[in-house]
Amino acid sequence: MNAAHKHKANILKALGHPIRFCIVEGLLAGEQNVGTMTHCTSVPQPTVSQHLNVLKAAGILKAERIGNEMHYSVCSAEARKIAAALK
Amino acid sequence: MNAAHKHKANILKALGHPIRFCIVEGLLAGEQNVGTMTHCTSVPQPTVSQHLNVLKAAGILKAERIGNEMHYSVCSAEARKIAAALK
DNA sequence: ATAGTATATATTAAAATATGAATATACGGA
DNA sequence: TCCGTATATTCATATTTTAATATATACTAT
Repeated sequence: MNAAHKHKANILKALGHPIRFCIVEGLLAGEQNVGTMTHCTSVPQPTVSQHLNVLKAAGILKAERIGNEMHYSVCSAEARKIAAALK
Repeated sequence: MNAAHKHKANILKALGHPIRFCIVEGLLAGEQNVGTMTHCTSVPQPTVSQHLNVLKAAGILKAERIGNEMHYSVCSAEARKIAAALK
């Protein structure tokens, strides 16, 4: 059980929550702002924000502010591969 | 966020722990008995057993007793794909 | 029957995570 | 500057996970 294991497990753990996995799939399909995710996941906006933070902390997402909105995107190749593997 | 999401998230969650991920990688590489896993992960045997239970409950492993030993193997195609994606 | 090896279960304490409500901040436009 | 919209943060609490220890079970060989 080395550092590589821990890194991979961290990514899996971050993705291992229904709301977060849903968010990532949505982002890979093109959605980008928090309002849309809130609808799509049907949880309150603050909850979405918290899960976005978890994903960001795990290095899976990056955020960019564009005017009033935040645009999130998946920046982890590993996360992309995992999502693809589960298609 | 539908049932499919929840199912996939469950598998990811089960794999999202360093010890469990290590166990699954080891099994995919050929190891099969608990003693070996205990060495490889360097945690006490009861801890390994508990993690094996989590993986079994998630439908990732199946167990078969052969004489004195238990032989575990990965029975989830999804888990195999995820591990392959992280190679 | 007994001893030894392999694995599982139970219990519990500590740590991590999730949930929900309330509030705060950032930005664009009137 | 003030308002409305979009998003983030804070905080308290509930729940879940994790790890450790001790103990129990299953099987083999003697």
